[in-house]
Amino acid sequence: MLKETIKVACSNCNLRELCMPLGLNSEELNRVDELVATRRSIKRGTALFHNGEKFTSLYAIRTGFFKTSINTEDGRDQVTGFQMAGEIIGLDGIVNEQHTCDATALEDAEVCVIPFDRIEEISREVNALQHHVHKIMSREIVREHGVMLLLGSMRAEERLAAFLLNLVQRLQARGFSKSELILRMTREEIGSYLGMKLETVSRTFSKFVHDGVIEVKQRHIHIQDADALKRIVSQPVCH
Amino acid sequence: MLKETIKVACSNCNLRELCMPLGLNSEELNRVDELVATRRSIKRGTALFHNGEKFTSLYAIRTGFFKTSINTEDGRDQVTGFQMAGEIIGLDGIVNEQHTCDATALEDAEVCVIPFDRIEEISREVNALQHHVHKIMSREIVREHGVMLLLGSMRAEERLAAFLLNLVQRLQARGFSKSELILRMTREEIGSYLGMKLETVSRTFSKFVHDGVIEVKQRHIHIQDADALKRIVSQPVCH
DNA sequence: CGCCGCATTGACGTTCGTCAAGTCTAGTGG
DNA sequence: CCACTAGACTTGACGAACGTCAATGCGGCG
Repeated sequence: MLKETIKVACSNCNLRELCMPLGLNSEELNRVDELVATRRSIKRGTALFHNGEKFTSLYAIRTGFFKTSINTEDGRDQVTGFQMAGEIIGLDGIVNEQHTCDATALEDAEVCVIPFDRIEEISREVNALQHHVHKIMSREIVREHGVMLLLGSMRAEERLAAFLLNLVQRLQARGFSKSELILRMTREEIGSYLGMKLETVSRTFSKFVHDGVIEVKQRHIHIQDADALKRIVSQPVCH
Repeated sequence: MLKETIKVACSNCNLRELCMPLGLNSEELNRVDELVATRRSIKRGTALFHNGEKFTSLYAIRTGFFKTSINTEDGRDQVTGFQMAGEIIGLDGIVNEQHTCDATALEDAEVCVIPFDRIEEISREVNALQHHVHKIMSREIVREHGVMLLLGSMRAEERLAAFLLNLVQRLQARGFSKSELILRMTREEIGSYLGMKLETVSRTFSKFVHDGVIEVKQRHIHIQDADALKRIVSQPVCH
């Protein structure tokens, strides 16, 4: 009963425009408010879910920062993405009813737990929700195409520049500075995501600092010349 | 009128178990048969759709073989996947109502054109179809995670071995040999997909031949020792 | 204060890309 | 039927980019 004081409602959530479809009427809003079952707090360094766990729900990040990664039995480890407030994780679990990656909080976090069968039920009635779910999954597919481009055809500097620009652009969409950011992940995690070793990440940061493109103090990054970063990303391969 | 002689019906399509949900009753089957608007033939070397084109439909491959690729303005080119009979292409277009990659036939092909608004409409009524669509998109996300692992953490031999095993496994699911396959793509396209240059692809093939793992005659591949390929893929990184 | 994890930097080695030459095959046209 | 050509493929020599290994620095926390 008293638990209801932390009443969960998408309709008055300030992340609504990131998670939820726009243009719902009040009837639809009420239906959508039934989506979120509970909230869940995740301490920094702990997992929201693990590879192999049964899939039941998607998670909308309210606060905090996550990485998703796959670990193979032969000890390989690949970070497949970094997720921040307003983004949805768990889509990988739908196909086989179990998660195929780990989702780990890189800082204390809170997520909305959205049971997937409830999503399917309500999206049969609310067309905008149905389409929204499709768009979210499609967006993830497109994002991963971009990562494949990065991993398959870019050199170290290009990868790191693209990574920084992507992070800062997403942070800006959430009202943060477009020139200041704090990395929530280690050099090793960045390297895993970008397909390079932590030493190469560190060296590339140092080169950017030397070239006056960014300032680095630990995990605090100041982007001094965003245009230079953009030029680095789109450098035509010389030959 | 006469066009109707090539009546399109999923319910008696031999690829049904690949494209469509199982366990439908006859009423649902009838609904699902309304999904496919038309069929379309694509000549080898031509595109099913291009980056930037308006998205209206998904495509189920009936026969033939496709690649999807993204081309950036700075001349980069990344193959994001190879698709064969029974697989669905076009999912990338949902999010922004336009395609974000090119789909090119690598051999003469035929596809079922499935208007996406019809998918959304019918999947509101047929729960199994709704769930099936979600699974297809989730499967694509998981597949791409695998590609990220490959691109981010494997060496050339491991990549090519994983690629061959994946191809042959999918072909086997379609009733083809598990040791013989014909590559529909060039070395350059393989290289683009795997993040390596065509010369490296060629050299790696030659090494596999030298080691007695496969036989190569042009695009015809005979896998002599599938276990050796599996061992190559899962070689723990030595250090 | 000292430890520990993270980060930086240097020296060196390996892998793969680059460039170039040459081969093979399928398709074309005489 | 055969010569010719273009595109795909193979192979070698070389170099650049990045990984590996190791030493050291730095900041936070008990």
